[in-house]
Amino acid sequence: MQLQKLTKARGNEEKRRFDDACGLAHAMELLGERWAMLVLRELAYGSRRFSDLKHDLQGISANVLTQRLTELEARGLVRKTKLPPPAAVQVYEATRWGLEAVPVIASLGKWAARSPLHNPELRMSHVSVVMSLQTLISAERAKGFDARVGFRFGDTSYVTTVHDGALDVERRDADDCDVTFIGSPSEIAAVIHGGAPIEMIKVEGDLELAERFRTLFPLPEKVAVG
Amino acid sequence: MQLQKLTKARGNEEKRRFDDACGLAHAMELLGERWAMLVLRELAYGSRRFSDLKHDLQGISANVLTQRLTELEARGLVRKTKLPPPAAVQVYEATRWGLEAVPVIASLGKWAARSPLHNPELRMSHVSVVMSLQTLISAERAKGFDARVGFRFGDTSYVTTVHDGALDVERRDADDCDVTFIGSPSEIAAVIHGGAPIEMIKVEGDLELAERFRTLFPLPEKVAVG
DNA sequence: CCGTATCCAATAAGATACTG
DNA sequence: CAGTATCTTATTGGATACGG
Repeated sequence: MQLQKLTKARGNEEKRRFDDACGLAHAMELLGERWAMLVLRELAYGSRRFSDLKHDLQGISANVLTQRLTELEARGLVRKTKLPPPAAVQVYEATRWGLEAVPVIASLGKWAARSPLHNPELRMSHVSVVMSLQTLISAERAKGFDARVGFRFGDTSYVTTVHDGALDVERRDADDCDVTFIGSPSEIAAVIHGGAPIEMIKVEGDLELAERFRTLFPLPEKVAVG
Repeated sequence: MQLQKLTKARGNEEKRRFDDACGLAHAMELLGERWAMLVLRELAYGSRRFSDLKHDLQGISANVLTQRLTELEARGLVRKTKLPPPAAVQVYEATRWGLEAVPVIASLGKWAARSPLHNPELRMSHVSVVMSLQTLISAERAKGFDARVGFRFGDTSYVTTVHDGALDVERRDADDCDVTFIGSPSEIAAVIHGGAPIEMIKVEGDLELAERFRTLFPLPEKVAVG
């Protein structure tokens, strides 16, 4: 009771804390605000500029994005840097430690995708599509599969490398791939995860490889209602 | 623009969605509200009643707890049940699927504990102490260690079993243990994680075993500022 | 174009008192 | 004990205007 008074007296400096030494409570102080984990997700494969983030996190407003980035920076998860000239634009990137949270939040996503309430029809950012591949790849099915698979989403491309049952991701031009998927994130997700006909998207390169590639990502089973 | 209007028109039925097919976004819809993950954490080792939760989640208000439990129930993570007679009290328990999120949020806690901003001096619930042991145990250090270690926090006890480098937890009377730690959650955490003198707490049983036990849980390294 | 700052309305959270 | 009801405060999101 006195504590609450104190907190209030301190103004909005140390406002809403959990006052709990549990790591999870601290995680919520670091990443618990609305949008925070999604911002971090967007930085998983390299730095991005403000307008990219604003565009890909459809629905976030500029002021909220500014606030999340500022907080994440103050907490050591994100760094604000300038790209080297001649670009010299300002970008945000995840710190090494911030990046270490990415596999954990990806697992959270994998867990949540099993919810009966989950609607995979909604739009996705390209980062989430690529991350879903990295998260859902079946080591068993991908055993012996060795290939470089590219993705072109408008003007952003990714190169993924399947090797040793895992999938590695880089954001860069996909011009040296065995096969490249071209389409919107939702279309590509529908083809790979939803079993939609592959003709829905454009595929450049080894079409047979593309067909095999898209069997490597079994969707986790939905949970029963009870 | 039309979407926002629509959402508003629908009233408070489908208010603040991320409208993102990404699993992580859905995870935030399931567990993203303040306190939600901590409520789930409290249910990790078995059912609890409203007042237990309210007591252990120090700082939560009754109406917020009610709301979180109602939401978690509607989303399939939590179930409201009645204990069999003669107790016949109402309790909340995590569903099987809800429990599957626990290791993930525990990893999130492990990650967050490395933050320079983390303050381990604050109070902890008994669940968080026991969960920290389960999360931080070093398989390497615990190799060959086989013991049943009890914890008594006031009137709540846990029995942990170290076997094959892992730690199993049950919430029940700790009367059949090789050694039992007795104290407050913070004191026990200080002794096991903080290297505080073991005399700070009470230990019943094999004291030498207790000394070895507390070396099994190396704290993850703090991150550097940059 | 890349943000930041400010203002406003709608929600969510918190404190407290109260009921079955 | 297990919540509701009510009131106050804090946070959110959207719009818009502003600075580099």
